Amino acid sequence: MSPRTSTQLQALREERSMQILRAALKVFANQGYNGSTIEMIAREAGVAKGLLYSYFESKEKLLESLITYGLEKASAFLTEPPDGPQHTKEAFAANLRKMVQLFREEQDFWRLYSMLILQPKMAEKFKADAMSFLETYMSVYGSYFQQKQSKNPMAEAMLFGAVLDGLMFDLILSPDEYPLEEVLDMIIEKFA
Amino acid sequence: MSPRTSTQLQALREERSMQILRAALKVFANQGYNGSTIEMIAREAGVAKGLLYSYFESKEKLLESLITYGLEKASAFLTEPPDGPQHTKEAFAANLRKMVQLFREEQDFWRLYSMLILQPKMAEKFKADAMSFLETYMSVYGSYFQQKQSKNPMAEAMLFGAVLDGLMFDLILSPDEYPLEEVLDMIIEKFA
Amino acid sequence: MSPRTSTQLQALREERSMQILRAALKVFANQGYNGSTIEMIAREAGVAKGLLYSYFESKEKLLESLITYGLEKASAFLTEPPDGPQHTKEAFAANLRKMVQLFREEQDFWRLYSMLILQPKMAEKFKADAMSFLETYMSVYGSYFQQKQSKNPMAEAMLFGAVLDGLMFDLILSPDEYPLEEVLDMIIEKFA
Amino acid sequence: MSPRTSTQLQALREERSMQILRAALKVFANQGYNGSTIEMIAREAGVAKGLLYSYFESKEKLLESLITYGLEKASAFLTEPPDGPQHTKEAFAANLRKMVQLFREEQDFWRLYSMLILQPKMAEKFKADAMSFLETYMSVYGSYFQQKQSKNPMAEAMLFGAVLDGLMFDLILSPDEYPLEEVLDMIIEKFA
DNA sequence: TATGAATGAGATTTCATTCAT
DNA sequence: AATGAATGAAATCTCATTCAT
Repeated sequence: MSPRTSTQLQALREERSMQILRAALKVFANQGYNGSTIEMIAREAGVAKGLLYSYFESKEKLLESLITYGLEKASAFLTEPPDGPQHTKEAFAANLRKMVQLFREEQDFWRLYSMLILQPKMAEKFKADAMSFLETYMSVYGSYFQQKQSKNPMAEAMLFGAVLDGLMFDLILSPDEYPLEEVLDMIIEKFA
Repeated sequence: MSPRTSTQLQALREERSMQILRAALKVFANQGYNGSTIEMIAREAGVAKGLLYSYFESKEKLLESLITYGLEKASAFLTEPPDGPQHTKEAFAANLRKMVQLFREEQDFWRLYSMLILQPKMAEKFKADAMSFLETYMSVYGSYFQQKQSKNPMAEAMLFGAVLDGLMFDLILSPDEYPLEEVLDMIIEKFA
Repeated sequence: MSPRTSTQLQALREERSMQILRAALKVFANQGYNGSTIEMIAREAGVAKGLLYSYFESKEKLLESLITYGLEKASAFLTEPPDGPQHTKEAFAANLRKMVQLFREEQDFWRLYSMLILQPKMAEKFKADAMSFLETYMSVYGSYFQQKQSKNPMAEAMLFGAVLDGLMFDLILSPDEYPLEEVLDMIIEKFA
Repeated sequence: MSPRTSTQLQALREERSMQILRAALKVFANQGYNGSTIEMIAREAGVAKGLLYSYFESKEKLLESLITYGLEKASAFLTEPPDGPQHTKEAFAANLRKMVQLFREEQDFWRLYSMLILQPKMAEKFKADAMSFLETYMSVYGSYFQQKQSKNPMAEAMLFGAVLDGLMFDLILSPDEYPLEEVLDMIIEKFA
């Protein structure tokens, strides 16, 4: 057999790396960072313990990569240019559903992320990434409430943020029974 | 000297027990359950490691006691009979502020509780207590939305729940800068 | 009330001391020395942990007292002057039964003693006491086999010692079902 | 370099496992189960503490493995088919010497085993293994005494068992000075 | 690159002993 | 004398990380 080209090797590394990240996300989200062991992650990824260390320096760095990667992906998702006119009720509704979809596709990530930022010690590590994501989020959503004749656009924007966070939280706790559609309609009715 | 009476002893144990629970709450809330050590808790409580085991069977049981105690306290708080007429805008506002006060007084507890229920493995342990608290919460808030001429009382109640959860979440993340009063007014405007 | 006389106090101490020794024997015999805790012994004796230390310097000293006391009692039992003529078959049988009775009355003690001398580290502690007891035992039994026309009195004495030890061992293991009488008859038939 | 093959791995684990069992036997036999520490065993085996837990779940399970393994080995030894005719005086003598050899080769094991079955709590754990060994032992020795014109074959068998147990006990206590040959001759004279 | 045995620091837990009451 | 809360050294056990193969 001919030796693999460096491009093939690169692709292989990339794939293995993702495999490990996926496994780590699943395990961290279910057991918490400190409750997870390298052993669990390796088993979930279907590789040997030692191999993790050829892809990630340490358990801590693995977590950091995971969060950075997840937030970047989410930012990219958020900043995909929307099609059609903005600032209409329809655009608001479409954006809202997009947010929910973003969350549903990456539930484990958001669960893990929520757990982490609730711990001051952990939160610190991700302050930079979190701030950067928050800015994206704000630039996407902030302007909307400035267009409406709200008595207090700033407060309404904060409240809407709380609605999204609370919705996410409640969806994590009961993903199956939650009456999502009806609640979304109610949000649109109250905020759009 | 003569030994302490059993009354003295009981009071001593009660006091120590609370002292340890307070310390554990602080440490668990800041480091997470798995990131906390018995050593940290003992140091925070100002007692020797070994003493914790004379009051609580294990680290795990200590956590369980903490959560059970906290939820019971919160339930008691919620069910204190309100004064004045109910189902008015004013009563709604008063209740809302009471909820926020409850949360602010026990921020560490709610932070810890939130972290825990995000982890399936942990959540299971507290299912019974959590359900019992949820029922109290629902019986207090559920009826309100049945009185209003809401198109969908059920969805509105769920949404209001998400608002409370999201507000709590955001208050944990930035307790000092949060424009709480303005957001509360906005909530009252939209939901009362 | 008049203060207790020093004689009364003395008697009280004596009684308490015995109470603790009895408890310690029971616990040590059932859990082994290292598997027993001061707490267990105190509970069994019906007194507080701290009190043990006003009667015995340490757990180790308590064990030593126990063994010394037990061996002394056994020596005293052995050297009680037998009534009637010695060196007859009947005397042999009587002595044998007396040995068995001695053992049965203090089963826990012999169980503990056996456990201890099987461990070199423990055995050392009791070497002096054990030797002293062995001498008593030998002086009582040694002469018997010198009277009989045994090919090898010394070996027969050793073998008889093994019989007694093995009998004790087997009686510990199945105290209820053991066909003691039949085995004793067999011993008498073979050795008397 | 390439990783070890699973055959190599298995051999390695087998070897290490035996190494740890040997070390554990030595330490347990000398200090007693509760008087032994994992540290002592690891040091004796020449490996790190943590490694023991990769081979045995817990200290307790290590003990259980040790006993099970030892009794199985002894059973195998006992049931090796004897050569030559049975039920003769010579066969009896040969068997007796075989028993003694079995014991001498595994003195530490029998010392440990004796210590353990004297403690009810420990004995329970090994009841199954102990019974199974006892049956083997009985099937090997039981038949002998049914052949002889003994007044009471059952009692004689029990007594012979006690002789073996007592001999073992006494050999543990003074392995070097014991006049084994003379005592064995005496046993053969009395029982064969 | 890939494996999993091996390490040892550090976590949880136990318990003999002390001591204030 | 008697109590049992409190201590802390030492035990058991865990797990991130290293390393020989």
